[in-house]
Amino acid sequence: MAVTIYDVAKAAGVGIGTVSRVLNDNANVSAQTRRKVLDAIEALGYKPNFMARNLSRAQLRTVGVVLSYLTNPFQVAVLQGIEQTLSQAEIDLIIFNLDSQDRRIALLESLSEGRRSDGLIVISFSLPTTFIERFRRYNIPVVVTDNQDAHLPSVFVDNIYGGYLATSHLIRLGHRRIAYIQDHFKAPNGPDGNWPGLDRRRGYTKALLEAGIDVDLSLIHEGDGHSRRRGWETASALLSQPAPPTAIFAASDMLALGVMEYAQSQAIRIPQDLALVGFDDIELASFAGLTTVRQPMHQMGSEAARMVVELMNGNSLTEHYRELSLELIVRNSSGTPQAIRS
Amino acid sequence: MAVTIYDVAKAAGVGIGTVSRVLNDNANVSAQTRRKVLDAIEALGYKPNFMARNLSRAQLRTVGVVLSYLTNPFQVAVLQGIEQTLSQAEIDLIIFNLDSQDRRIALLESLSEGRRSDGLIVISFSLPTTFIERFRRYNIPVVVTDNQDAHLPSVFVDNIYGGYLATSHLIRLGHRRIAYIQDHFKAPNGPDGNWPGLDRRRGYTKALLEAGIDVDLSLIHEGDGHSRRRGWETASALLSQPAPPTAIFAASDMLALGVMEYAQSQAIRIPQDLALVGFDDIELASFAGLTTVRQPMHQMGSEAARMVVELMNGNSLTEHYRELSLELIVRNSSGTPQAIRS
DNA sequence: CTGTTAGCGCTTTCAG
DNA sequence: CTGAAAGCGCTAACAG
Repeated sequence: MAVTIYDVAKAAGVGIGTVSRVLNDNANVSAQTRRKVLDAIEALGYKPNFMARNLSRAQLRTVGVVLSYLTNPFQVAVLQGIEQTLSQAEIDLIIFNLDSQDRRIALLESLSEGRRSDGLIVISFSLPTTFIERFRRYNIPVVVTDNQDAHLPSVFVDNIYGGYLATSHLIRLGHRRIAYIQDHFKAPNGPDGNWPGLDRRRGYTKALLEAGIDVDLSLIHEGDGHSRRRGWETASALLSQPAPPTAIFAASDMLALGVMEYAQSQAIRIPQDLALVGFDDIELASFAGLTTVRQPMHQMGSEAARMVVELMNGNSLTEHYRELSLELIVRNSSGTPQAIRS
Repeated sequence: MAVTIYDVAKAAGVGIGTVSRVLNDNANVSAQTRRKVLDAIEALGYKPNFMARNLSRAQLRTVGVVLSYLTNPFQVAVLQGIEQTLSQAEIDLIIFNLDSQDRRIALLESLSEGRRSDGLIVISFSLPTTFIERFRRYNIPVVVTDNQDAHLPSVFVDNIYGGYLATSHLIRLGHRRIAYIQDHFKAPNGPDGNWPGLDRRRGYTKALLEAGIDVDLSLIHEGDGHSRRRGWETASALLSQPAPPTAIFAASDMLALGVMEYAQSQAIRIPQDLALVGFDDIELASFAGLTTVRQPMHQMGSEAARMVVELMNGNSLTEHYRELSLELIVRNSSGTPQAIRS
């Protein structure tokens, strides 16, 4: 068996309480005793046992990240931000992937029971109220990103403004027939669908109306499926309509990339024949020379992480909601190398 | 306080041992008793406590994934594969990111102590022998992916063959001045550099020699840095040489994408003016219409996961090394929509 | 300042 | 088949 705190205590000629104290930098230990203990630890090669420590402390120093698609660049970027600030705080990150719809409830179920992590960060997802309640009861903090939840601390952007930004850019360019396309419409963002997407659409509508352009429902496509493929399909449908759009605002870069592929396959030039604006600014947007609305994905993650950590430490939040800002990135379709971010 | 096994035992009128047995599907419980216990559990809303269970069992049902870049699509793809098979086995996945070189040792240090996970999967990385030794002593299995380690179970591909595949494709196309470029040369793949990269270069050399083409060292560029940017820079350097290559084999798709960007900025057409082959087949390769050598990234992850789980269960491996196969994917530079994988 | 004593909640012998 | 009891290794009062 491994060496335990008892072995150390015996070797150092002290009680286990004292050993525990030096382990946890408790002030009340004389320098001399501390030395002895430290020496014994060193000599025996003692390593504290995480599990025993966890049980005693009733916490794990672990936060779970619940995400719906590990394949989604946006979510991975947010994850990066989370990882970074969590590792600084010496907190472990455990991933809960919700790929299949049916596993969702089961996972949430098992997360709310048994305390598998001390805190939770949910990406692009909206928690059923029963679970919010349950997490609260078990006293495990949850913060939401990419979605402003009425009951949970959230980190988000102003998606209405984002949609407005993208659309008015297109309008400024002279377009009047502008399509709006969106994916992941119903799933996995909870029963009410993709809220950020709905907001982007609101911003889109707002921009159109302000410019005196009527909203043409035949130019709005919302549906589910693999983003890139959907982008391709939607572009195909849209552009073979009797009155096709001259510009498309895609609610995600992946969707926009799919549109670009379709355009390319049809020798439709972007932006000459078809203007296009995406959303997110994933790394490949700059490769593709895609004009897009940049979300501070990394920052969304780190802010969320900061918030759960605060909450886990028993502190209350200075701000329940954290809104981050959006930025329109205009590119010409030949991605300039200067656009590469390191 | 939360409801414990004692409460259940009392409510069901049995001993805690019996409750534990039904919790763990131990056979030796009468159907009747089981029912009573189950009912009590239901009635009280009892949820077993993970930490206590862990302490008793002396294991966490958790595997850690050590990776060097959460920003690297290849590594994320492997991670997806891992996540998938792990979640099927109901094992939690915790991420250890090694972004900064200096944190590497510290992390390994803390991983080998204290048992923060029951098993480890290392992606694109080679463990210092001292740590291999340590993990062995603590009896925590480690499996390596994207690298064949002399001392650890590994999942990998034949990178020499991969390099050969890519290069001979280019030769078949009539090219004789073929460059080889590679990134992440020294870091983070251990003190000996990027082994997969070295092997790809060997395959490259082999193909050239077989075709009777001399190896021109001025056409081989290896270095470190952000892949896309490096691809751009290297292409720039290579193509402004007195005797530029007519084809480039890039050891990763990201690098190749950087090359494409440079080419585009200079109005160099691919493949007409410059042939290009990448490596990995990340999702965006099909978008870019990039010919590449496909690695079964997802499978690499799932195989590795399967292996650690085996090991964690105390079983020995039927095969210490698992070699997966490579495939050349030829594309024309206008990525056809059919190439989109779902 | 420091040793001792209770647990943390569960699994696992060990007797019946 | 089942109850009782003994820890798992550590933290956290509690007396000195």
